[in-house]
Amino acid sequence: MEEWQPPIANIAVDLVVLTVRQDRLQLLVIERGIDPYQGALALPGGFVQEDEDLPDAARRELHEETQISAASLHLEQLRTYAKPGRDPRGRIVSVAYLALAPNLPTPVGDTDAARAYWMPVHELAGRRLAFDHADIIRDGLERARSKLEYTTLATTFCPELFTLSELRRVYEVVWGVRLDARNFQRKVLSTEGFVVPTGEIRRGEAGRPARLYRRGPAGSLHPPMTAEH
Amino acid sequence: MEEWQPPIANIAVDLVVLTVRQDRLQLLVIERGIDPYQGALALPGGFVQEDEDLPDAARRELHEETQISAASLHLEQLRTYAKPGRDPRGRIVSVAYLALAPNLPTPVGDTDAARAYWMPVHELAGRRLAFDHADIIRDGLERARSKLEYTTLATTFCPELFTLSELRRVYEVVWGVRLDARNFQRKVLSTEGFVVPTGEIRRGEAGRPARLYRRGPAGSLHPPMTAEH
DNA sequence: GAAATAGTGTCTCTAAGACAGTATGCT
DNA sequence: AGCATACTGTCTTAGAGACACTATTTC
Repeated sequence: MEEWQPPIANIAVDLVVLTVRQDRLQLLVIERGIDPYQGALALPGGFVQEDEDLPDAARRELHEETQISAASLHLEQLRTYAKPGRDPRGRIVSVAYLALAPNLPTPVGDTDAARAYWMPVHELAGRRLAFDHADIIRDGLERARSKLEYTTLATTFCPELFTLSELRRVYEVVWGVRLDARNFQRKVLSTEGFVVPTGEIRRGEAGRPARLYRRGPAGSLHPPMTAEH
Repeated sequence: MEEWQPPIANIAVDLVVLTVRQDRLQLLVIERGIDPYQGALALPGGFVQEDEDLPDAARRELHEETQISAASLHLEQLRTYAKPGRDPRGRIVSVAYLALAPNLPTPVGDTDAARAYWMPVHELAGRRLAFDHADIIRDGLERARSKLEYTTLATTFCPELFTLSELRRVYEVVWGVRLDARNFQRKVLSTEGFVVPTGEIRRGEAGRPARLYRRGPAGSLHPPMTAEH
């Protein structure tokens, strides 16, 4: 009797890379130059190699497709998508990753197969998206929004040195709300290890110079940051 | 030139099935009867079939291995494990699911290949676990514990009708803490849609009879349930 | 000096946490 | 009668949310 063999599949990673640019939450998208879904928007990603771990594959694909280095960038597994038929090329199981990045330069990944650029998330509505990437983006946005509540991840959207106004803008842009500056400062500064003051001052722009902070060692927020009603 | 083909893998699902029995948090484990890891403890699970979606595979494997029906049971995707070498049989990517169940009968899945039973999670320490299942269990427990905070998932550990004491026991057992009964009742009853009173009373046991409740329509808890310090 | 942004203090109200005694069934 | 469990109310304290003015720079 023949020994039974389990079905086979290809493994891919897809990345939801978010950043805050120009006071808007932006997503890194690929405009597909080849079929399937030629001309549609897609997430950066690709197949996992033999003997390659998933986070390594995510970092490699991001760099290959957009020249963005995953060095100073938060990367976490989001969810796995495996519905039969989600990719017309066959059974492809995609492990999605969520990456949060400080304001990065416009990607230069401009190959024959794909063009990469940042797009404000509110401009995605109505655009044609490849595969089930609309679902993945929705899940990624939801994860990012909820993680800002109970973790210090908002600082990963900021450069190494940042002002409290910049940090507040992150919350306002990601959540689409306005926050009271006084309550926000009180909350952030009273949370042990959220940010650490550097003593430095940012000058050169209009208005009173702002104190610069660096991200602190704390990872979770007790109690959480909340959007006012 | 040959066309490049992406590497192939097998897809599996593994289940972290938790329940509260005998005032203890218990995990559904399989004692493996065959290699690899013969004799070690493992999670129920198996390979995903062709054209099968992941939740369907999870439900099917659970039923095949333990005769437990996944009808009234919360099932959610936990995380995907794909590190090369995690399974000596080859490249196997496992999508783990977390299931929470009310007190279920002892599983009867007792085949030549595996024996299934409930085990209190605190007895897992020091036991030999197959593959990377120790990691999966750790992640599943962490997810379950944190979800009790900000969702109404605790009710999925309870039968259809339950008392507030039973619900409180769920929190106490999963979190390993003691909760003040008065503060707990105030919190639960003041959260719109957490539980709905049925008007029925449970009698027949020692002590004053308790009111019976049913799970309410609310899914998330604002503000969250917290363990007292 | 006008415009722009940073920074600060107080009050109110909600909800968490601590705490003890009464009610109602069972044996 | 005694035991076991269910149920209830108040005080204190922490933190959210609302709110207006002063400080310091650039142009």
